Amino acid sequence: MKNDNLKKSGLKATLPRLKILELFEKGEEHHLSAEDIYKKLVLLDEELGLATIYRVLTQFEAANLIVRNHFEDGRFVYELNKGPHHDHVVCDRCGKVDEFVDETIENSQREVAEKFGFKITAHSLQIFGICPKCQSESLQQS
Amino acid sequence: MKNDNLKKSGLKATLPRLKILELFEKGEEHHLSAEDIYKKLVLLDEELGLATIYRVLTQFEAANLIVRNHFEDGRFVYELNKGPHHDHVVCDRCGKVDEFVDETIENSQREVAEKFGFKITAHSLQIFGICPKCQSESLQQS
DNA sequence: ATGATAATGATATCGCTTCTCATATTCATT
DNA sequence: AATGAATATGAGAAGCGATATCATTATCAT
Ligand SMILES: [Zn+2]
Ligand SMILES: [Zn+2]
Ligand SMILES: [Zn+2]
Ligand SMILES: [Zn+2]
Repeated sequence: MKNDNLKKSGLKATLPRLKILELFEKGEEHHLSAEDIYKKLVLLDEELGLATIYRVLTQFEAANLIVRNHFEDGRFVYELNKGPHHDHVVCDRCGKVDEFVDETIENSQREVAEKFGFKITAHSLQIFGICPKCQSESLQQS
Repeated sequence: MKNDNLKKSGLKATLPRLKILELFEKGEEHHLSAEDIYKKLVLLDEELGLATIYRVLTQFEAANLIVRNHFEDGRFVYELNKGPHHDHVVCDRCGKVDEFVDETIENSQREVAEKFGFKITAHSLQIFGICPKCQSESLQQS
Protein backbone atom coordinates (compact mmCIF):
# COMPACT_ATOMS: atom_id res chain seq x y z
CA MET A 1 0.00 0.00 0.00
CA LYS A 2 1.22 3.47 -0.88
CA ASN A 3 0.59 4.77 2.60
CA ASP A 4 3.20 2.41 3.96
CA ASN A 5 5.73 3.39 1.31
CA LEU A 6 5.57 6.94 2.55
CA LYS A 7 5.54 6.08 6.22
CA LYS A 8 8.58 3.88 5.85
CA SER A 9 10.31 7.00 4.56
CA GLY A 10 9.18 9.00 7.57
CA LEU A 11 6.68 11.01 5.53
CA LYS A 12 3.08 11.48 6.51
CA ALA A 13 0.64 10.06 3.99
CA THR A 14 -0.84 13.33 2.81
CA LEU A 15 -3.03 13.77 -0.24
CA PRO A 16 -0.47 15.75 -2.26
CA ARG A 17 2.21 13.17 -1.66
CA LEU A 18 -0.08 10.31 -2.62
CA LYS A 19 -1.19 12.07 -5.81
CA ILE A 20 2.35 12.74 -6.90
CA LEU A 21 3.55 9.23 -6.12
CA GLU A 22 0.58 7.85 -8.01
CA LEU A 23 1.46 9.94 -11.05
CA PHE A 24 4.96 8.52 -11.11
CA GLU A 25 3.74 4.98 -10.64
CA LYS A 26 1.18 5.30 -13.37
CA GLY A 27 4.25 5.86 -15.48
CA GLU A 28 2.78 7.48 -18.60
CA GLU A 29 5.88 9.57 -18.70
CA HIS A 30 9.08 8.49 -17.18
CA HIS A 31 10.87 11.77 -16.52
CA LEU A 32 8.76 14.53 -15.01
CA SER A 33 9.51 18.10 -14.01
CA ALA A 34 7.63 19.96 -11.27
CA GLU A 35 5.76 21.88 -13.93
CA ASP A 36 4.92 18.66 -15.79
CA ILE A 37 3.40 17.26 -12.63
CA TYR A 38 1.47 20.43 -11.97
CA LYS A 39 -0.05 20.42 -15.44
CA LYS A 40 -0.92 16.74 -15.34
CA LEU A 41 -2.70 17.17 -12.03
CA VAL A 42 -4.62 20.17 -13.29
CA LEU A 43 -5.90 18.02 -16.14
CA LEU A 44 -7.06 15.46 -13.60
CA ASP A 45 -8.78 18.19 -11.56
CA GLU A 46 -6.36 17.47 -8.76
CA GLU A 47 -4.71 20.81 -8.35
CA LEU A 48 -1.90 21.12 -5.86
CA GLY A 49 0.14 24.20 -5.11
CA LEU A 50 3.32 24.36 -7.15
CA ALA A 51 5.27 25.05 -3.98
CA THR A 52 4.02 21.78 -2.55
CA ILE A 53 5.12 19.90 -5.63
CA TYR A 54 8.64 21.30 -5.39
CA ARG A 55 8.76 20.46 -1.69
CA VAL A 56 7.46 16.94 -2.15
CA LEU A 57 9.90 16.23 -4.96
CA THR A 58 12.76 17.32 -2.75
CA GLN A 59 11.52 15.09 0.06
CA PHE A 60 10.98 12.12 -2.22
CA GLU A 61 14.48 12.49 -3.52
CA ALA A 62 15.92 12.67 -0.01
CA ALA A 63 13.96 9.51 0.79
CA ASN A 64 15.35 7.81 -2.33
CA LEU A 65 11.89 7.28 -3.74
CA ILE A 66 12.81 9.24 -6.86
CA VAL A 67 15.97 10.31 -8.67
CA ARG A 68 16.71 13.79 -9.96
CA ASN A 69 18.18 14.47 -13.38
CA HIS A 70 19.25 17.55 -15.26
CA PHE A 71 19.11 17.35 -19.04
CA GLU A 72 20.56 20.80 -19.66
CA ASP A 73 17.26 22.41 -20.59
CA GLY A 74 17.15 24.51 -17.48
CA ARG A 75 15.06 22.46 -15.13
CA PHE A 76 15.17 19.25 -13.18
CA VAL A 77 13.24 16.12 -14.05
CA TYR A 78 12.53 13.26 -11.70
CA GLU A 79 11.87 9.59 -12.17
CA LEU A 80 10.90 6.74 -9.90
CA ASN A 81 13.89 5.10 -8.27
CA LYS A 82 13.38 1.51 -9.21
CA GLY A 83 16.18 -0.74 -10.26
CA PRO A 84 19.79 0.10 -10.86
CA HIS A 85 21.40 3.40 -11.72
CA HIS A 86 21.31 4.42 -15.37
CA ASP A 87 22.34 7.32 -17.56
CA HIS A 88 20.56 9.05 -20.42
CA VAL A 89 20.67 9.75 -24.13
CA VAL A 90 18.68 12.88 -24.96
CA CYS A 91 17.47 14.15 -28.33
CA ASP A 92 18.35 17.81 -28.87
CA ARG A 93 15.37 18.31 -31.10
CA CYS A 94 12.36 16.51 -29.64
CA GLY A 95 13.55 15.76 -26.12
CA LYS A 96 13.21 11.99 -26.42
CA VAL A 97 15.13 10.25 -23.66
CA ASP A 98 16.63 6.77 -23.76
CA GLU A 99 18.24 5.08 -20.80
CA PHE A 100 21.32 2.95 -20.66
CA VAL A 101 23.60 1.18 -18.24
CA ASP A 102 27.24 0.84 -19.20
CA GLU A 103 29.54 -0.84 -16.73
CA THR A 104 32.63 0.09 -18.72
CA ILE A 105 31.81 3.76 -18.25
CA GLU A 106 30.92 3.29 -14.60
CA ASN A 107 34.22 1.55 -13.93
CA SER A 108 36.26 4.13 -15.78
CA GLN A 109 34.61 6.84 -13.72
CA ARG A 110 35.62 5.11 -10.53
CA GLU A 111 39.19 4.89 -11.81
CA VAL A 112 39.24 8.57 -12.70
CA ALA A 113 37.96 9.57 -9.27
CA GLU A 114 40.51 7.33 -7.62
CA LYS A 115 43.32 8.81 -9.67
CA PHE A 116 42.48 12.27 -8.35
CA GLY A 117 41.91 11.02 -4.80
CA PHE A 118 38.24 12.01 -4.88
CA LYS A 119 35.73 10.03 -2.86
CA ILE A 120 33.00 9.77 -5.45
CA THR A 121 29.48 10.75 -4.38
CA ALA A 122 27.62 10.95 -7.68
CA HIS A 123 27.98 11.51 -11.35
CA SER A 124 26.00 13.01 -14.13
CA LEU A 125 26.27 11.76 -17.68
CA GLN A 126 24.10 12.67 -20.61
CA ILE A 127 24.72 11.98 -24.25
CA PHE A 128 23.03 14.52 -26.51
CA GLY A 129 22.21 13.92 -30.13
CA ILE A 130 19.53 13.61 -32.75
CA CYS A 131 17.22 10.65 -32.41
CA PRO A 132 16.44 8.41 -35.39
CA LYS A 133 13.00 9.91 -35.90
CA CYS A 134 14.29 13.48 -35.95
CA GLN A 135 17.09 12.46 -38.31
CA SER A 136 14.67 11.13 -40.88
CA GLU A 137 12.47 14.21 -40.50
CA SER A 138 15.37 16.53 -41.32
CA LEU A 139 16.17 14.45 -44.39
CA GLN A 140 12.68 14.97 -45.76
CA GLN A 141 12.96 18.74 -45.41
CA SER A 142 16.24 19.17 -47.29
CA MET B 1 47.15 39.62 -31.93
CA LYS B 2 43.85 39.40 -30.09
CA ASN B 3 42.12 41.69 -32.55
CA ASP B 4 42.63 39.16 -35.27
CA ASN B 5 41.34 36.32 -33.15
CA LEU B 6 38.06 38.14 -32.84
CA LYS B 7 37.85 39.25 -36.43
CA LYS B 8 38.48 35.76 -37.68
CA SER B 9 35.37 34.86 -35.73
CA GLY B 10 33.39 37.64 -37.35
CA LEU B 11 33.32 39.69 -34.16
CA LYS B 12 34.26 43.34 -34.00
CA ALA B 13 37.22 44.01 -31.76
CA THR B 14 35.39 45.92 -29.07
CA LEU B 15 36.74 46.80 -25.66
CA PRO B 16 34.43 44.49 -23.71
CA ARG B 17 35.30 41.54 -25.88
CA LEU B 18 39.02 42.21 -25.58
CA LYS B 19 38.83 42.55 -21.80
CA ILE B 20 36.95 39.29 -21.42
CA LEU B 21 39.22 37.39 -23.75
CA GLU B 22 42.22 38.77 -21.88
CA LEU B 23 40.81 37.56 -18.58
CA PHE B 24 40.48 34.04 -19.90
CA GLU B 25 43.94 34.08 -21.42
CA LYS B 26 45.49 35.36 -18.23
CA GLY B 27 44.20 32.10 -16.87
CA GLU B 28 44.25 32.75 -13.11
CA GLU B 29 41.11 30.74 -12.93
CA HIS B 30 40.20 28.18 -15.46
CA HIS B 31 36.42 27.99 -15.19
CA LEU B 32 34.63 31.32 -14.98
CA SER B 33 30.97 32.26 -14.65
CA ALA B 34 29.54 35.53 -15.94
CA GLU B 35 29.41 36.80 -12.39
CA ASP B 36 33.03 35.74 -11.79
CA ILE B 37 34.09 37.77 -14.80
CA TYR B 38 32.06 40.74 -13.69
CA LYS B 39 33.64 40.75 -10.24
CA LYS B 40 37.15 40.30 -11.55
CA LEU B 41 36.72 43.23 -13.91
CA VAL B 42 35.32 45.43 -11.17
CA LEU B 43 38.47 44.73 -9.16
CA LEU B 44 40.54 45.82 -12.15
CA ASP B 45 38.44 48.99 -12.48
CA GLU B 46 37.27 47.71 -15.82
CA GLU B 47 33.55 47.58 -15.30
CA LEU B 48 31.40 46.18 -18.04
CA GLY B 49 27.67 45.73 -17.99
CA LEU B 50 26.63 42.25 -16.90
CA ALA B 51 24.36 42.02 -19.93
CA THR B 52 27.35 42.55 -22.16
CA ILE B 53 29.26 39.80 -20.43
CA TYR B 54 26.45 37.34 -20.93
CA ARG B 55 26.15 38.34 -24.58
CA VAL B 56 29.86 38.11 -25.23
CA LEU B 57 30.10 34.71 -23.60
CA THR B 58 27.33 33.44 -25.83
CA GLN B 59 29.09 34.82 -28.88
CA PHE B 60 32.46 33.41 -27.87
CA GLU B 61 30.90 30.03 -27.40
CA ALA B 62 29.23 30.17 -30.79
CA ALA B 63 32.62 31.08 -32.25
CA ASN B 64 34.23 28.14 -30.48
CA LEU B 65 36.59 30.41 -28.60
CA ILE B 66 35.29 29.11 -25.28
CA VAL B 67 33.43 26.06 -23.98
CA ARG B 68 30.44 26.12 -21.67
CA ASN B 69 30.04 23.80 -18.70
CA HIS B 70 27.38 23.20 -16.13
CA PHE B 71 28.55 21.79 -12.82
CA GLU B 72 25.06 21.46 -11.35
CA ASP B 73 25.35 24.46 -9.06
CA GLY B 74 22.86 26.53 -10.99
CA ARG B 75 25.03 28.53 -13.31
CA PHE B 76 27.24 28.10 -16.31
CA VAL B 77 31.01 28.35 -16.29
CA TYR B 78 33.18 28.88 -19.32
CA GLU B 79 36.74 28.03 -20.18
CA LEU B 80 39.05 28.77 -23.06
CA ASN B 81 38.73 26.25 -25.84
CA LYS B 82 42.27 25.11 -26.25
CA GLY B 83 43.23 21.56 -26.88
CA PRO B 84 41.06 18.48 -26.85
CA HIS B 85 37.74 17.87 -25.18
CA HIS B 86 37.83 16.93 -21.52
CA ASP B 87 35.41 16.17 -18.71
CA HIS B 88 35.39 17.22 -15.06
CA VAL B 89 35.66 15.96 -11.50
CA VAL B 90 34.02 18.41 -9.09
CA CYS B 91 34.28 18.62 -5.31
CA ASP B 92 30.86 18.85 -3.67
CA ARG B 93 32.29 20.74 -0.75
CA CYS B 94 34.79 23.31 -2.00
CA GLY B 95 34.07 23.34 -5.70
CA LYS B 96 37.56 22.28 -6.79
CA VAL B 97 37.55 21.09 -10.38
CA ASP B 98 39.92 18.60 -11.97
CA GLU B 99 39.94 17.76 -15.65
CA PHE B 100 40.40 14.45 -17.34
CA VAL B 101 40.34 12.79 -20.72
CA ASP B 102 39.29 9.17 -20.87
CA GLU B 103 39.15 7.54 -24.27
CA THR B 104 37.48 4.43 -22.88
CA ILE B 105 34.54 6.52 -21.74
CA GLU B 106 34.45 8.50 -24.96
CA ASN B 107 34.36 5.33 -27.02
CA SER B 108 31.67 3.71 -24.90
CA GLN B 109 29.56 6.81 -25.32
CA ARG B 110 29.85 6.56 -29.07
CA GLU B 111 28.78 2.93 -28.88
CA VAL B 112 25.78 3.75 -26.73
CA ALA B 113 24.65 6.49 -29.09
CA GLU B 114 25.06 4.17 -32.04
CA LYS B 115 23.07 1.46 -30.34
CA PHE B 116 20.11 3.84 -30.02
CA GLY B 117 20.57 5.25 -33.51
CA PHE B 118 21.34 8.72 -32.18
CA LYS B 119 23.64 11.00 -34.11
CA ILE B 120 25.70 12.29 -31.22
CA THR B 121 26.13 16.06 -30.93
CA ALA B 122 27.58 16.49 -27.46
CA HIS B 123 27.83 14.98 -24.06
CA SER B 124 28.09 16.15 -20.53
CA LEU B 125 29.91 14.19 -17.87
CA GLN B 126 30.77 15.30 -14.38
CA ILE B 127 31.99 13.15 -11.55
CA PHE B 128 31.07 14.61 -8.16
CA GLY B 129 32.84 13.76 -4.95
CA ILE B 130 34.93 14.98 -2.06
CA CYS B 131 38.42 16.11 -2.93
CA PRO B 132 41.45 14.93 -0.93
CA LYS B 133 41.78 18.22 0.92
CA CYS B 134 38.14 18.26 2.03
CA GLN B 135 38.38 14.61 3.04
CA SER B 136 41.22 15.30 5.44
CA GLU B 137 39.43 18.35 6.81
CA SER B 138 36.37 16.29 7.72
CA LEU B 139 38.58 13.75 9.46
CA GLN B 140 39.99 16.43 11.74
CA GLN B 141 36.53 17.56 12.79
CA SER B 142 35.20 14.18 13.87
C1' DA C 1 -12.78 13.61 19.41
C1' DT C 2 -8.69 16.37 20.66
C1' DG C 3 -4.55 18.74 20.11
C1' DA C 4 0.37 18.82 19.15
C1' DT C 5 2.89 18.47 15.11
C1' DA C 6 3.65 18.81 10.49
C1' DA C 7 2.03 19.96 5.69
C1' DT C 8 -0.17 22.92 2.46
C1' DG C 9 -0.76 26.75 -0.81
C1' DA C 10 -0.87 31.67 -2.12
C1' DT C 11 2.40 34.78 -2.62
C1' DA C 12 6.77 37.05 -2.27
C1' DT C 13 11.38 36.53 -3.21
C1' DC C 14 15.66 34.76 -5.10
C1' DG C 15 19.46 33.85 -8.51
C1' DC C 16 20.72 33.39 -13.01
C1' DT C 17 19.93 34.71 -17.55
C1' DT C 18 17.83 37.12 -21.44
C1' DC C 19 15.40 41.05 -23.46
C1' DT C 20 14.62 46.03 -24.55
C1' DC C 21 15.92 50.13 -26.25
C1' DA C 22 18.23 54.49 -26.11
C1' DT C 23 23.06 55.69 -26.50
C1' DA C 24 27.78 54.87 -27.84
C1' DT C 25 31.38 52.57 -30.50
C1' DT C 26 33.52 50.47 -34.45
C1' DC C 27 35.36 50.58 -38.95
C1' DA C 28 34.99 50.96 -44.03
C1' DT C 29 34.74 54.81 -46.90
C1' DT C 30 35.70 59.20 -48.16
C1' DA D 1 40.91 62.77 -39.98
C1' DA D 2 35.85 63.15 -40.51
C1' DT D 3 31.48 60.73 -41.80
C1' DG D 4 27.91 57.55 -41.31
C1' DA D 5 25.86 52.91 -41.58
C1' DA D 6 26.08 48.99 -39.03
C1' DT D 7 26.80 47.04 -34.81
C1' DA D 8 27.68 46.80 -29.75
C1' DT D 9 26.93 48.45 -25.18
C1' DG D 10 24.73 49.04 -20.64
C1' DA D 11 20.97 50.18 -17.38
C1' DG D 12 17.08 48.37 -16.20
C1' DA D 13 13.03 45.41 -16.86
C1' DA D 14 11.43 40.97 -17.47
C1' DG D 15 11.54 35.82 -17.60
C1' DC D 16 11.88 31.60 -15.42
C1' DG D 17 12.79 27.86 -12.40
C1' DA D 18 13.18 27.22 -7.75
C1' DT D 19 12.90 28.46 -2.73
C1' DA D 20 11.20 31.02 1.43
C1' DT D 21 7.43 32.96 4.23
C1' DC D 22 3.55 32.41 6.92
C1' DA D 23 -1.28 32.09 7.93
C1' DT D 24 -4.38 28.22 7.42
C1' DT D 25 -5.38 23.28 7.24
C1' DA D 26 -4.66 18.33 7.58
C1' DT D 27 -2.66 14.32 9.87
C1' DC D 28 -2.35 10.98 13.39
C1' DA D 29 -1.03 9.40 18.13
C1' DT D 30 -3.49 9.68 22.16
ZN1 LIG E 1 14.21 13.57 -31.61
ZN1 LIG F 1 15.95 7.80 -16.40
ZN1 LIG G 1 37.09 20.01 -1.87
ZN1 LIG H 1 37.55 22.31 -17.99
